[in-house]
Amino acid sequence: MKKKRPSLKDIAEVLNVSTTTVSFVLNGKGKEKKISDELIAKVEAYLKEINYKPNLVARSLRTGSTRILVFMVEDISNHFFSKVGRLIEDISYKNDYRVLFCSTENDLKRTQDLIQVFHERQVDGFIIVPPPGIQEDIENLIESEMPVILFDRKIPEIDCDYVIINNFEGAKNSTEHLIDSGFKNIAFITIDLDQVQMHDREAGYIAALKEAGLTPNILKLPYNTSTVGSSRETMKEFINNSKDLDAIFFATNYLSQSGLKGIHQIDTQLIDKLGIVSFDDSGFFEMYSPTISAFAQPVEDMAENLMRIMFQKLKNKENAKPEQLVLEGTLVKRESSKAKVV
Amino acid sequence: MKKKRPSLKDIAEVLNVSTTTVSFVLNGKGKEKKISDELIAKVEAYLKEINYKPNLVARSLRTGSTRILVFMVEDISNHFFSKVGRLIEDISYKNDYRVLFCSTENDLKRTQDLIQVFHERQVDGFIIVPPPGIQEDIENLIESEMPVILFDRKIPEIDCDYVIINNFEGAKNSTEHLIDSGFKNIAFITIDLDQVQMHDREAGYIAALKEAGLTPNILKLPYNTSTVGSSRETMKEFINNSKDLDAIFFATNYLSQSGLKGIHQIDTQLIDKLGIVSFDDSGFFEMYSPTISAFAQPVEDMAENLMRIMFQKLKNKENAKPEQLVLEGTLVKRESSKAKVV
DNA sequence: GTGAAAGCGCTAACAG
DNA sequence: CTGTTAGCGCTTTCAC
Repeated sequence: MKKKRPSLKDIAEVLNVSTTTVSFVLNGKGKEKKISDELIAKVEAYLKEINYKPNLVARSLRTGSTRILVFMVEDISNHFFSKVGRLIEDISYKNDYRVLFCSTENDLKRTQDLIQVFHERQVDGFIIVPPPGIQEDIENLIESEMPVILFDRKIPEIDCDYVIINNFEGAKNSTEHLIDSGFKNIAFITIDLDQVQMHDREAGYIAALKEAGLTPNILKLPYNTSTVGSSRETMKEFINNSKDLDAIFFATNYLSQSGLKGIHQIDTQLIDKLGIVSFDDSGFFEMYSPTISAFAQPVEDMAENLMRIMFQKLKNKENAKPEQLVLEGTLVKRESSKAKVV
Repeated sequence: MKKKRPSLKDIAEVLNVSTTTVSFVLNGKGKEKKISDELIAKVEAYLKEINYKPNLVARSLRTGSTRILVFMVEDISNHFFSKVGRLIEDISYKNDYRVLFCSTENDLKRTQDLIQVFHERQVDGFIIVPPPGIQEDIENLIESEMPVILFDRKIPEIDCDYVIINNFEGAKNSTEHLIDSGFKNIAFITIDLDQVQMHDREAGYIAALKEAGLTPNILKLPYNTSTVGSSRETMKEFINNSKDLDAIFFATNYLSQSGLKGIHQIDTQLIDKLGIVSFDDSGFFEMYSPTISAFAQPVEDMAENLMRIMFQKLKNKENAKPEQLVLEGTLVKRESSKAKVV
């Protein structure tokens, strides 16, 4: 970056041709622009020889496109998001786009900062898991004709593209599965966040219990990364105080993970007496003992649709009617939700 | 990005001043350049009014600096790497740098591609966990005066900055801890990769056993992400065939995770009979039942040193003598390595 | 105190 | 078929 890298102009001088010619060859437009085969060969040979790397910053300034997409999720180390992220990255690669990942931590300020930074850097599109309060920034982004797709959750007030799953159905199915396994006192542990997907999961849980004539038992934990420890304490208290509790349905995979740790701390044997299902799968669940049942989101499906919509928006900048996809997930039944032999 | 965002020039026109003036105000150089207070105020007011966002691509082209750093690790979803990544990101933020994360998957081709992409995009520096075979590309990078720091492992042939830990000592301590807990038949499960840090861990394990008069029992798994399942089968076979085996020391946290799953599949009770220590900590280990002991790398220490060296290199582009840091880790003793009551 | 203008490296319309 | 040239939006030197 210091030892001045050769520029197109330098190359043109050395080869005694114009920068145009070099540029065309570089971009594979030689044939199209009817540059003679030998000239093409000569230029290509030289480019290879000096291992020329075009300055993409300059190119971007000129073309207005960076071929960079941003995938902005709550926490990229979460199994669900990182899985979708990897799939998206692969599809993008094949289409010559790069993907930048980042974690919002569901924090408004941080997300606004990230959006601004990437917007200023002229990225070509955003896939965002929106934190609460981000509505206006998203609207501004769309306003400025930036391709934006919401993911995992929508913002009801904005009429834009999104890909989410049917949270209500998923939660209902999961709860019904526990009921079918014979559990009677099924608790729901969730996060106290005013977000649609959380409300839907709760509603699904309640609906299933109602239909079966059972009573809901809900614990809402405050959302705050800094108090993971204290929310585990709350969970432990809750579990201890819920007499006759025989099963728990966790609203997210990180709650399950924290909850499992709490359960283990209460009593090493407790886990074998409880029915467990988690919303969202996790690599961890397959490894745990017992293996943990989970309602898995259709990650491939989501990634494919996300990218299909994105490429479409990238092509037709004109705002087509927003695509709003609600996909279905799958309940992965593992050991933790099997009927207990009494 | 389409509805042409206002440029410096547009603003200058509207305000009837020159672009220079606007630029100076924008960059806080108003005072320094002796622009009148009222003009500064006027420009600032307008900038705020239209919520002006400078085009950073253009700025980068001009300044040659993007204020972007790249953190390139084997797998960003690995607890160790993501933890260091987060710390680095925080430090960078405070110094007005952004960090891009990416996973090499230890794949040479992929890493070369990533290095090229980011180099072309004029990032300001690299922190890299080098995959095998990348030596030449790293040399080229350094050659072109790009700040580069190796992390987690070094490349013996290159005399450059790096921050690693004492793998030999860590492995030796971990093994000794198992010996102290009374285990006699301690196996070492590792990856068959020709990398210094793996050799060192193996050597540490062997040294500890030798000193205690015990016999090494080593399983080397092929490195290949696509065969996670089959390597677990290999582990299971190995565990079944190692008669009298009473403890396992895993060379990395992902091996431990896969191994734990295998152990659980062999026999639900087996885990309680085995002593386990893992090299590298993982969030998972605290949650597992039993909790898993691990040799934890000093993540804060690493992040701080990494960034200290990076900022130093960013300032003095002239190649100072490379800093080569070997830090010490800590053994976190949990349930899995406690002496078994017989 | 402020402005004009050069130029970062690249692309692409337009000439020839 | 190939070259000339005008910017993309910004920073910064130099002049007024």
